[in-house]
Amino acid sequence: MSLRLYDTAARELRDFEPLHDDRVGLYICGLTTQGAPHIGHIRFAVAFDILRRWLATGHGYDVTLVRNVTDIDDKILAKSAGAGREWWAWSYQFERETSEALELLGVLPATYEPRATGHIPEMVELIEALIAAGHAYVAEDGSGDVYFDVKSYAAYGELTHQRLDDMEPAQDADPRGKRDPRDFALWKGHKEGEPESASWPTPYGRGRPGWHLECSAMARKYLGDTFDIHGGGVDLRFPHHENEQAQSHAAGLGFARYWLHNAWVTIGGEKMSKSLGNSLMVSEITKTVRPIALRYYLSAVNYRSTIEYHEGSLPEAEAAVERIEGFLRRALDDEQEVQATPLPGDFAAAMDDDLNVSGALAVVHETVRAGNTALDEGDDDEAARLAWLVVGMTEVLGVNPLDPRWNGTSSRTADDAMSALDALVTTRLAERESARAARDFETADLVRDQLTAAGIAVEDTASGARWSLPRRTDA
RNA sequence: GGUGGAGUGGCCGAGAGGCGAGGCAACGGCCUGCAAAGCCGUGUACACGGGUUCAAAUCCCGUCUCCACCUCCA
Repeated sequence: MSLRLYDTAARELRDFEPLHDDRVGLYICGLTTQGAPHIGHIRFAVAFDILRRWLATGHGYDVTLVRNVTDIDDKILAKSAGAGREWWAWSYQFERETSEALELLGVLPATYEPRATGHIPEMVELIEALIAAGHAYVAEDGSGDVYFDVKSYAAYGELTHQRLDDMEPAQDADPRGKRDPRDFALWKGHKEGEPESASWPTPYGRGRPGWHLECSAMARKYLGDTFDIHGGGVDLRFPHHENEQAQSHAAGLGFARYWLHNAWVTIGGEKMSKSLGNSLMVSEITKTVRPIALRYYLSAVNYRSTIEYHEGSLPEAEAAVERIEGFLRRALDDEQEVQATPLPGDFAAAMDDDLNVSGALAVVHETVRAGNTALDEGDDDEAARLAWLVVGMTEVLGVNPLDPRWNGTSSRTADDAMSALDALVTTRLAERESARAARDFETADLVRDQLTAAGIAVEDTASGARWSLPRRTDA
């Protein structure tokens, strides 16, 4: 069965056929490093991380994932100036915070993360080609700006299926030296008052990149003139991706063969914005919600569907994760060797259907239920077999509870503390067990109550009592 | 004005002509000394109005509502 993906350009599901048999080039528009990431910002990374894992695990492709960092733009300059900081320090701070957030959520590292500011020569090369081809011009007002000439390129608008005549001219655009208000900047001449460090020498004078050019230049450098998949958030379709495609095609490059766009996380029906305050910042949420649960929450819906955030969403995700986790802990011994098993056909079919994660998770939960039933019936071999299926499936989705990455701070101190705690709790549980054997349930319950009060959950199983540190509910 | 997307049970969400995906919550049962966890059961859902059909949440026509993008937003 082949993978089908919804291609925004074609407006339909298309069978995915890579340019090369065994490898896939994937370019994802990352974040502009203007501020700290909230959960809406990181959805794209989780969504495309699942695509990347499925391409690799489900289809055996060697995936090259390039995720750009646009580390210079108007807002970075404005915000850093407002804060009295250097623009590059500002940008780098949020680049680091974003990387930390992605790592926390188990997003696999990109093959490479090129920064816009490191690719000025590649951009100039592209500008030269566009000017030579008659698709770009240096502004006649002496500003040093270079614009893409939308009227010179008949296919302009093809990605988002818009006709130039139907487009509203930008109301806030600064016409300056544009021939047409809809022309967009490839290069911006250095302006009075902007830091000298935010400009680079070019044949047109000192200046800095326009917004879209970096992606065309960097995708080409690392993935080639034509590559497989370009992804990003829906809002980037226009103008960002339309302009990327226009300038790359106009320069004679094949560019992306498939366009994928992820939908928003909304709150109260509205797009989550940067002005929401801190409550939905990744760094805040993960203080009370485990990263695996946050990832599950962001993964559980097809990437093209809007996720409406509401209070209770995250605890719900946590409960679902615990159900999976509880089964795996019961069915598998800690010491067991990892067993690779083929993934269930229903799971693969769902994933191949434009990454239908909801459908794939249904298979996961059905497998968990079957596994729990096997445990109830004492069929440990069957339970273990099903558990390995669950491990394999959740690994593809990046929500495998047994993945060591979720252990968080696996520092030596923390390990030692857990081991010490285990010794103490085990002693108390032995006490409780003797009391129970003597049918002294008052003492037995007292021990359990004390442990519960200390935040330790006790469960009796056929093979004796077990303890765990459940999620915090005081959030 | 142009271009896309969406309306499914208490909630979140798949599906796409005929058997009620799955999760969360609730209720009942089993198990348990009691719990917890788990398992079993309980729902008469598809925005509205027409139509096609033996059969429509699914197809057709019309209507309503919501969201996004239209030049520096994931």
